[in-house]
Amino acid sequence: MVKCSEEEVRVANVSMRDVAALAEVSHGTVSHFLNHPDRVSAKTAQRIQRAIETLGFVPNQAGRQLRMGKSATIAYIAPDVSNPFFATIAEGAEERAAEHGLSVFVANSRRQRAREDAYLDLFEQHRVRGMLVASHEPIEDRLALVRKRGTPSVLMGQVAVSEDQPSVSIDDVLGGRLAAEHLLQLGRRRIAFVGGPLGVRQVADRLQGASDAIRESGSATLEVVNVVERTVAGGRAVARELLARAAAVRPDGVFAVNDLLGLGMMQVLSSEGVRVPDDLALIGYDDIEFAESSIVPLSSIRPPHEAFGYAAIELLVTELSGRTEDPHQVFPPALVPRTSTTGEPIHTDV
Amino acid sequence: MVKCSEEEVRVANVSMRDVAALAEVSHGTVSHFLNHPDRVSAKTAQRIQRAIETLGFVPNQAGRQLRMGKSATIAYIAPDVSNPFFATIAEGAEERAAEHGLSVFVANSRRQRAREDAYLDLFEQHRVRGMLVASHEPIEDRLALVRKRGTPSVLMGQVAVSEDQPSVSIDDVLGGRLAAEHLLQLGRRRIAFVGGPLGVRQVADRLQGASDAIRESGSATLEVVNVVERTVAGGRAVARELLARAAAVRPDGVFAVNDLLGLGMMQVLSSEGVRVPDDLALIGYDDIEFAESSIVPLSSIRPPHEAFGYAAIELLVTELSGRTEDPHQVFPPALVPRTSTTGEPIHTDV
DNA sequence: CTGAAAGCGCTAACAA
DNA sequence: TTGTTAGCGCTTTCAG
Repeated sequence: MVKCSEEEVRVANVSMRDVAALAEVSHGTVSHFLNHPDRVSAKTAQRIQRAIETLGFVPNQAGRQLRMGKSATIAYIAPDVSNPFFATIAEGAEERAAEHGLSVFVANSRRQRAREDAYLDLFEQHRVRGMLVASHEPIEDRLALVRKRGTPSVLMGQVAVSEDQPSVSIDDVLGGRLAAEHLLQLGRRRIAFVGGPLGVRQVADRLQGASDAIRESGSATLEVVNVVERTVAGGRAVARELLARAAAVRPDGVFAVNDLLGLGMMQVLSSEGVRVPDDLALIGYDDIEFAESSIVPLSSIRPPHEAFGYAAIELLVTELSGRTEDPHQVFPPALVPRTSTTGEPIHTDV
Repeated sequence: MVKCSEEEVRVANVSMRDVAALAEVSHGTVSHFLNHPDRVSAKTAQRIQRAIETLGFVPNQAGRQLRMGKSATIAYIAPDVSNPFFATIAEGAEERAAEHGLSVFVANSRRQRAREDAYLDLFEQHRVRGMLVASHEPIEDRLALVRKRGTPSVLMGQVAVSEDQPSVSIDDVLGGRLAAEHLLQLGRRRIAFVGGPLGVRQVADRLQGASDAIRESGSATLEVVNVVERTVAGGRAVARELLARAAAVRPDGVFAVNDLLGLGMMQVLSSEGVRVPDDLALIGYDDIEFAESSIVPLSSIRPPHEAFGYAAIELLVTELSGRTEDPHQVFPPALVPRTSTTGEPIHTDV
């Protein structure tokens, strides 16, 4: 594969055989040099090294993988890469994976089940070592199938039903409760839950927690404002709907199912003269980095971020190594009160 | 590789040969069925299809790639996945890549040159079809090497020096000028440029544009506040430094080299009672989604987002197909004035 | 310490 | 229409 002119020796598609030829050894020896350098004599090693450099040899993973049967890659399928929440998780996962000598490839499903499936296929075909799958869809059966064929995975963001399916998740029922109790404690009585679709597990759980808290209080009402897109734009749209109502029938406390929605609402409410939190207290969920720098700093429910990705990798590695611990890790979220509910200006002393 | 019990037929590592055996055809025929279905008779096709399903066969990309020499994957190496700017670019790239039947894997270099190199290696070893590389480092020589060995790339965010290296970039000098001129027009005279390191091309260009505009005005001064981390936390730190100064020697206009910095500054300034823009006008760069929902909506310089990723893929595909057009695309950024400079509340009528 | 050889799963040219 | 075959680049066992 090597065309050897005088000056220009580096050429595409250099294989171990080419290196071997130039170094005047067999290609098996080159492989030894690469994988067990100790089994090769110093001077042969040197010759091989020089040949590699001269030719610009880059080992072909496909060959290696084919021979070895497995790759050293982990796939992370996220519903929305532009949501900083998932990006931060990715960073935690990557870091831990690197410590295990594994690389992480990130794929963006854009919340579409079809794209999730496509990536699941793709990564399965690539024989990745394992997958981290953050999804808002019911995807466990699919993962069971993939697992049966040899690719393990960790479900992220929802507790798996099956014992065989490891998962890392947030206690979203608790999170919803924390948000609602916070609003109640501040004296809010007409509370709205903004989020949807309710078929999404995470959404349903948060609503349930909120709903429980409000029922127990006995003194407040919960309105559900269903929403299709849990994005900043979606939040703006909801706020406009609220503004179209007479002030008396607007909620005085809003729990947005994620920060993106909360931030979008905040934007429109503020620009239209609604005072947050005086007229309307607002709390989000996820505690993304930008919640704190919002028009009015946004109260939120904080799940672990980096730790979440970290834990997922740990679980995956555990599974890969055959050991088996508790496969369902559930993290408790924490309330982060800020101006958008408390009215108190915050001080950032970090 | 298939262990065939009565009930449990699906097993890991099913190859085309296993499928062929069960369907009682040769493995070549299975390959035909997969790649040229028309060349296979209806009933054989059916038998093969059934065998595939029974066994849960998933084709092994490593084998295919080894044979074909190339994969159908594009790599996108980004400096910071949690910066929504890069995430949005990724979405544009993905979309266009899908239209060409290509998949995109995203890797996060976390602004570390060592990690960039590691991923470059990794993807080269995987023989990806091409790479999109967004970097703040001088990386062109490295990409030239990679190209010479057969993997083309598109440099994103800085104009390539070499004719052979396609690039997609923003006119950052113009962007810097727009930001500074905007502050000047609003009557600001003690202007600070917050950003760094100056060795980073994008940073240097933005500073140059700002500096040019200010020199031309003849009536304002430009102070450079160097910064190591272009993050929200970095912005907070700078703001605290500014607050430590006597009010008279604080700048009255700040151009932050990206929105993350601007948002971090805004947070601290606001919480400490500095009025934006009355006491200090603030403009960022990148126009990320959260700029608009900031404490005070943040003015920014807007590069194209999705279009950027889209253009990069186009350029890459062009190169792959051997055609050659103008390899250096430079997009002009636009000023997006918001409350943080103009003082006017914004209305969101989208 | 080095070489020879087999085979991982796949595709495609060619033969039947 | 289907089967046979060679070989992509690599690792590893076994001999030398």
